Amino acid sequence: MTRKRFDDMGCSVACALNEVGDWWSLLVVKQAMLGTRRFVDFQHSLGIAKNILCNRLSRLVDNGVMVRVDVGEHGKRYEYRLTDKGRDLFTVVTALRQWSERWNGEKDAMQLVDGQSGEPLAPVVVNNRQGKVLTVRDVRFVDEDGKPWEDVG
Amino acid sequence: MTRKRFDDMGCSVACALNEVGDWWSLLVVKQAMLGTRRFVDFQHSLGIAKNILCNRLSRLVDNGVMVRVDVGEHGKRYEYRLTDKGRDLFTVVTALRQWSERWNGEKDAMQLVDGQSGEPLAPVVVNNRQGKVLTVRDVRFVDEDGKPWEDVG
DNA sequence: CTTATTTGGTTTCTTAATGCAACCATTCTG
DNA sequence: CAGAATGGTTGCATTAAGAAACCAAATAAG
Repeated sequence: MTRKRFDDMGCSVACALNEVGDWWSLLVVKQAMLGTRRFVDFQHSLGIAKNILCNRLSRLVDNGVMVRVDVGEHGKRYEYRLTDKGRDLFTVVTALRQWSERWNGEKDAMQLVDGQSGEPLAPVVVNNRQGKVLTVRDVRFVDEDGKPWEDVG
Repeated sequence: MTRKRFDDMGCSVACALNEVGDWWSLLVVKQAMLGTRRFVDFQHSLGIAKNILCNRLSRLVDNGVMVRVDVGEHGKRYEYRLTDKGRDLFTVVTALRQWSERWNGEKDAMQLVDGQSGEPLAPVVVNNRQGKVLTVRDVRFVDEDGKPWEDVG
């Protein structure tokens, strides 16, 4: 009676959620994007229980989202850093942040700005190859052969 | 000893995850984007337990992501449809889908294409206002006054 | 050298979430 | 009327989450 697995549903979204779909994982990744690297810093900034943080970090490392680096200098010091795969979640985290700000109001004291200009970022959007913005109504879901996707109900 | 709440952490990402951050919610939203509207269709296509689906749909409705519509014709028939807020998650879901395909391989029989041209979509990216693509290394986190964000550890 | 203290955990216990199956009321279908 | 479909609810077993205590290694303080 274990938790449902999402990595064998033949859906890439489900597969992604299998790795970062729990309550904490994306927050750990977001915090890492803010520069946090040490166990205790994650713990304090997120207010997460130590055993849960331990479990989440292990899973993120197992899934290649983060790496555990022994910063050997004086013994038992580790850093948890994002991998390329982890940094690539920047789009997801930013889209989520913007969605929340758009619909739940500006509840975040922190702003995300362009490092060069200091200006706010552009909204994250879905584009076609010509750069036209697409909504969910402008796309089709097709199978390998290009046939319309059947909702198997 | 209730579950940690994420909506009072002063973080918009946390706030978003409070609404759609569990294992199932985003999958329900994704399925709705595929056109699924009926309770049983969600149940069968996702393989989710009925009580969990019931709970997730209620929560999505409570949070304004979906609406429950009584399609009155013949009695007890409802449809669950995305609201504008729900449809706006398209960016998040698409970014997540692309991330998974990029790093976990093409495990999805379903393709997402431009409805007009039938071509694959462009990768979802974060842009600054001039349209330049930004990575997490190209942005700064600042407070309301524009001062660098202090990681409060 | 001895005694904290920091770091990064593990263990234990309680509560919450998840999954499965059974049940139920209403409404169509035969 | 009998049976099936829809949209649930309830009960029970298992797993995950949260709080706090404990722990080992190394470092810093005195």
